[in-house]
Amino acid sequence: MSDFELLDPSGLPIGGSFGAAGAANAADPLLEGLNPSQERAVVSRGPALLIVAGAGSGKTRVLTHRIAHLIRGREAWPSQILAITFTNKAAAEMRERIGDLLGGAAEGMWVSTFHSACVRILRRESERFGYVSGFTIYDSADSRALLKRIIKDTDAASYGFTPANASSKISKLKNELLDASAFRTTMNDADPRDRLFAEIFTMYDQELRRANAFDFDDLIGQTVQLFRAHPDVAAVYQRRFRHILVDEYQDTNHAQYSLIRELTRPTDPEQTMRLTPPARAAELDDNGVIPAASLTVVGDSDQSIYAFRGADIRNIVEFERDFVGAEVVKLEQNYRSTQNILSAANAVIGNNFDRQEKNLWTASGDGEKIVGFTGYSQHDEARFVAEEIEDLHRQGLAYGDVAVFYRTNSQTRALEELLIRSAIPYRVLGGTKFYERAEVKDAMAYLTSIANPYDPITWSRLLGAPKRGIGPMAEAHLAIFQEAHDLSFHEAMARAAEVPQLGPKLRGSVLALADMLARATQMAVGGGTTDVEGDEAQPAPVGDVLKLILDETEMIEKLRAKRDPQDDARAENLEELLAVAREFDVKHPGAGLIAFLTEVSLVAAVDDLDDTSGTVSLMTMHTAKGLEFKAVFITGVEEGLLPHQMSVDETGGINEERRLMYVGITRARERLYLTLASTRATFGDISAAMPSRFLQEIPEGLVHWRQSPGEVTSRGGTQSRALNAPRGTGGGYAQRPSRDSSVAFGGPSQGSSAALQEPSNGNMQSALEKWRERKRLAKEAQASGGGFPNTIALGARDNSSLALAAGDRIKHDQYGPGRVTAITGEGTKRVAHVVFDSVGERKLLVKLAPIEKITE
DNA sequence: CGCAGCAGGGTTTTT
DNA sequence: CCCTGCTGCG
Repeated sequence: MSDFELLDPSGLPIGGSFGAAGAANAADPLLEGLNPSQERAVVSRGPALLIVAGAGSGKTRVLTHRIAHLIRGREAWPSQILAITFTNKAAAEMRERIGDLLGGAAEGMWVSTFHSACVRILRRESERFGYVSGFTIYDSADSRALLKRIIKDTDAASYGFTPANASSKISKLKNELLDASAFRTTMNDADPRDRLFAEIFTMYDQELRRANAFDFDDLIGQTVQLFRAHPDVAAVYQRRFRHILVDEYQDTNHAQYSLIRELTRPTDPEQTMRLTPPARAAELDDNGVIPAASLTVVGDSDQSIYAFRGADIRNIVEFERDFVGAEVVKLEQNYRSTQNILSAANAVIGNNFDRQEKNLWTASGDGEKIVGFTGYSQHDEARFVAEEIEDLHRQGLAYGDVAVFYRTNSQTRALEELLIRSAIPYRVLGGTKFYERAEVKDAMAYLTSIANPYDPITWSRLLGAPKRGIGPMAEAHLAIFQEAHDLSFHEAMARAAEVPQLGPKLRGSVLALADMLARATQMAVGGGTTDVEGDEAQPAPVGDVLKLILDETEMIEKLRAKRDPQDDARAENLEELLAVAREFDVKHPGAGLIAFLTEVSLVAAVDDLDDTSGTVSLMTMHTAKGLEFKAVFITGVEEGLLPHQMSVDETGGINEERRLMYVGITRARERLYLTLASTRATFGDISAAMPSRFLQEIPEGLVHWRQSPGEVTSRGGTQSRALNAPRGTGGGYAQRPSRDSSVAFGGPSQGSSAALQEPSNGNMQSALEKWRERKRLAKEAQASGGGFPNTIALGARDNSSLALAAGDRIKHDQYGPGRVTAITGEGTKRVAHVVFDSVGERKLLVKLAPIEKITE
């Protein structure tokens, strides 16, 4: 809230003064080193600006310089800037960089995510619409917990509703700014499922309100509603934010778009007169209102990968139509990747027909070829990744410069296993996040409940953790009492003696818990009403409050007392949580509990990416957006995975997957690896995997296959990988001066005349030949309506009829001889467990494995 | 009420 | 395979 005070009423600059920015002199440090497009994007002034920023084109630089330029030129106070980024980490970086550019004069800027900005507004204005400032933010697990209760109460499960599908449906609607009553007007009244869903939706929102809680989508949607329902509030923010900048605009959804629209309206004439402090003449335009804020958006429709979350690509495609007078600046020079990487990216994305043409180029030379590798299994693939990372490391590349990407979080398992075995330091971003772990949520529930003692989900959680004999029955009696007397849950517990259904033992537990919560609450708010007069107490540090809770509940001790080693890890997580809280106290002294809870609720996966950690980073390609690494491994480049099976039926699904692939490729600066496996275990059983169609879209000359799909699925060669060890001088990272322009901007692979440059043995040639043959067959099969080539037909090997039993000796093309220890599964999914003389145990899909029976 | 043991079901991506 | 939820027993 201090930001408002920083808005100096006496020195307010004139909004929308279009100074002679174009005449900036060349020595301007803010423009130095920028290319003409970048410079234009920095100095352009007008109502709206769209910066079409291809991958790696320096958009962050442009954004930060643009903001610094505005501030330094006294066109805006820092407090008049609202910059929206995709993650908190990006926000922190941007703030820091602007601070550096300006020498620290960036106080008062709002640089944050949509969600953080909205929470800030909602906390400040919550009383307006019946919420309390300490409202809880429900994460998706909380939402589902609430929905679970509702679905149970309405018996909706028999109509096929689950917490997960109801939650996603509600989320979709909220992203479109539709509430339950809006749904009612559009639904099919004759459909009982629709009517029931409307009921669930209504109850869900009612319960949220009663709990003084918002879900993720509400944060945006309710802020929009707030502005629409309260023009006086809207006017305050419209007046304040004179320059609004939005990064990753291609991934905004309708609610976010609407928020931007509300913020970039001229103030309502009626409200303009009521502003405090009153608007000065310089702020007003000829119509007597404060003119619309200037809007800058940055994005790349080729990197739109969040349609599933409601992102609407039209927001960026139709920007010029939407915001009249908009200028468009295209940034097409890439400063990140080598030409080979860029050519691959361009070739892939070129297959999306419905895009605006863009022509990314670089001046940095071809660089190394892309390396391809096909493993026999995901295990084999992971082993390649681990070995290759070790090679790169030996060549002098830091672990922190390496990232491994995958489509689904479940793919981490095999990768982690091999990285651990190879003693490669790594960290996994995203996945089951720290704050989603049960024990962390348990501890957090106490803090959340202190901030919002009306929240039933949180309260219910803390009752049961740790176990203290208070079960569902006791909970229900207390909840009924709470509701009947219109109390908070904490007050209800303090009066447990008035609940006759509770026995003496239970009553004791409840009262003890209530007492502990009361003391913790007292600490958190800073003394409260019973405080000694004149001695104003400060709110205790969050860490102290958490310490009290952990001590009194003995959560850590109880975990330590168990024998399960998993519980040791859980205890450590709680200690970690305490450390996080202490760190927060140091970083934000006196900020208080609610600030801590807000921060925790809104952390994103990359927010805890520590660039200095010196570890390999594992993450999904979604999480990778906006990041870059010297060496990138994209794993699991298979049909069914990338593109994901779930997306192939969805309209536009494949195109979105292709954009995802594009995002992945363009993260790489110097080295790119594309890996896949010919078999993949999903759920326990193993099935055959086909190379992704995206691989076929990359011109062949760009990729050096260490082991091609053909070699693995047909009886190809087993060339020693040692023979193909990275060439070149020992330095490893020297870029080759040669440029092979024939592959630059190559379209889809067919017709590419680029000859294989690798010293290939005939083996490799024929393997590639075979793969090409299979590609053609696959294409034909697809064209003839045969569906997608994700079965193992098409001339691959077929061992289905190979009779194998435990005890048999076999020979594998790569692993050599080994002994079968067991056969599991049936038919095409028959799996041989084999102990090889060379590499130990492997599981092989009999149908596909390059094996034959041998006799000793 | 709490725990252990079992059956069944689920596969995308996330602020 | 893994996590969840349910059941049945102490």
